[in-house]
Formats: sequence, structure tokens, C-alpha cells
Amino acid sequence: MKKITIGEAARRSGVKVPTVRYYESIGLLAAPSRSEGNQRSFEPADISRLAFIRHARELGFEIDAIRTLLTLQDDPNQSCASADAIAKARLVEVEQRIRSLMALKAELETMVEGCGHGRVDQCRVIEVLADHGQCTHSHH
Amino acid sequence: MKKITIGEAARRSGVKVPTVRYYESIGLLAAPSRSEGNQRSFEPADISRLAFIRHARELGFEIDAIRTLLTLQDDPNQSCASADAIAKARLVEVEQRIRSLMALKAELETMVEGCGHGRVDQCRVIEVLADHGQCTHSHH
DNA sequence: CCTACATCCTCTAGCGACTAGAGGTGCAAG
DNA sequence: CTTGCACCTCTAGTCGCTAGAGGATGTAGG
Repeated sequence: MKKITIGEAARRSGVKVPTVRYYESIGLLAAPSRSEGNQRSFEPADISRLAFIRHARELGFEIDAIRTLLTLQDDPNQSCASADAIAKARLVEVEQRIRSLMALKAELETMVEGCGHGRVDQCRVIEVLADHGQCTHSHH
Repeated sequence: MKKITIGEAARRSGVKVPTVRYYESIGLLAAPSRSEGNQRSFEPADISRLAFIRHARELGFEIDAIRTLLTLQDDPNQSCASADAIAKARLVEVEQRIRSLMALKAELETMVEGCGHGRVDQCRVIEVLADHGQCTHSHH
């Protein structure tokens, strides 16, 4: 069992070094054992856990949601209903976010198309921002 | 010229009261004149500026980008090339974000579909998060 | 005029999820 | 033995607000 340094753990999991320490500090990752010279020594399981966290973060899960997911993972006898609920809630959020970004995209396209690279007083970009009534959509 | 209080300005522009003060504090909005009793007194132009900021924030522009847009708006003789560039950059960002959210949506759907509400050790949600290799897409 | 109450004021601290930097120690190669 | 990188802790900063304390002002009713 060779020791895995924090740098090695970071490289293998794709989580940055200071972020690994941060996750430890907020209790998302158990404090690893230390070497003679007080340096962290990780286990392969820690790498998996870090990769799990990284992936969940990439998917936009919040730290608290990840904490719940990790608790579930740690106890495989539990029902996965909570995990399912978290994922479903996230799916709804994502769908909503996509809808609003599509509307936003349309608005930005109108702005950019309308801009004839003239002076500011004829610029659609500024104009549309100044007067929300000209939007191609309405916000909630 | 009746005085516009901060509460009135907030209601008319859709920006919250503490946020108006915050914008003043970071120099996005000029400090308005004050009443006898040291209360802010806004002009109609301030309301427009606040509405402009709010709309730009809704569109996801960062404060610094808005600062630039406002400088352009203040000087209508300038070329609007900068405004155009900012909007175009934002459009690219939004398109990128939509693409990655679509991929994410697909991934979440796989997770939720696969979950048979059994125990955690058969749960796709946990499994997919734990092993990125199972993803239906790859992150950059 | 007095009181009640909403609104205003300044100031500081907190949020999430890191990131950056200072100032110091450990460790492996040449 | 020295060079130089990786590691350590700690604090403070990022962004764009938001919340709260503790107090002053403004307004409407009695």
C-alpha cells in the first residue's frame, strides 16, 4: 500500500488540490491519515469518492445534495428513493434552465442581428437592454 | 420634481432596495442627492438605469460587462462595436451552456429511468455518478 | 402634538463553492 | 548539501448579493 499524495489524488480524481482540502474541511471527505511529516495519505476509496463528487458537481448538484447522495452510497441497504428524488428535482431544474436559456438566446440573437455596427444611439444591443418592452419574450 | 425614495425606485425598476444601495456602493449607479434627513432622492433617469441593469443581469451579463455597456450608453457617439462584442460573447457562452445542459439532461434522464426504486446497490443514480465512464456524454 | 409604524439610514457579516497568496516544512534527485 | 517542487496551515478575497443589528426619519391617525 503505497501512499497517495494529495497531488496524486487531485490528478487521478480531477479535483484540484486546494479543493480536495476544502472538501475535507467541510466534511465531505473523511480526513485521511498522515505521513511522518504530516502529509495527507489517501486511499483508493478516497479517489473514487472525489471522482463521484466531481462528477456530481459537473452535473450541477449542490454540495448538500452530494452530501445526501454520499450518505446513501455509504449505506447500500437504504432505499434509493432519496437519490431518485434528488436526481428528479435536478432534472426539473435543468429543463427549466434550458427553457430560459433558449429564450435568452433568442433575445441575444435579435440584439446582435439588429446591431449594424453604427453608433451607440442606433444600437439594438443597448436599446433592447434599456427597454425591456422590446424583448422577444417575457421573464416569469 | 417630486422626490423618488429608494423604495419607490426599487418598485419601479424591479431591483430590490438593498441591491440598489449595493449598485451605488460599487459605482454602477451615481450617488443620488439626499433629502434633509439624509434619505436618497432618485431621478427618473436613475430608474431607467436600474431597469437597464436589471434586464442585463437577467440576461446573465456580469457586472463588469454591464459597467462597459453603461459607459457606452452614456456616450451615444461611440461606436457600438464593444456592445456588439459583449453581446456576441454572451451569446457564445449561452449556446455553450445550452449544449452542456442538454447533455446533462440526457444523463439525468438515464439515471432516473434506470432507477427502479429498489435498494441503493441497484440504483442507477448512484452508479452513474460513481462511474463517469457510464455517461452518455463526455465532458470537455 | 404625540404616538405608532413603515421606511429609511449605515455598518458588518454571511452565503456557496471555491481560489489566491503568504509564510513555512518535507522530500527526492543530482 | 543544495535546489526546487510539492506539501502544510492560515487568512482573505472572489461574485453578487442578502440578512441582520441598531438607530433615524417620515407620515398618518388620534
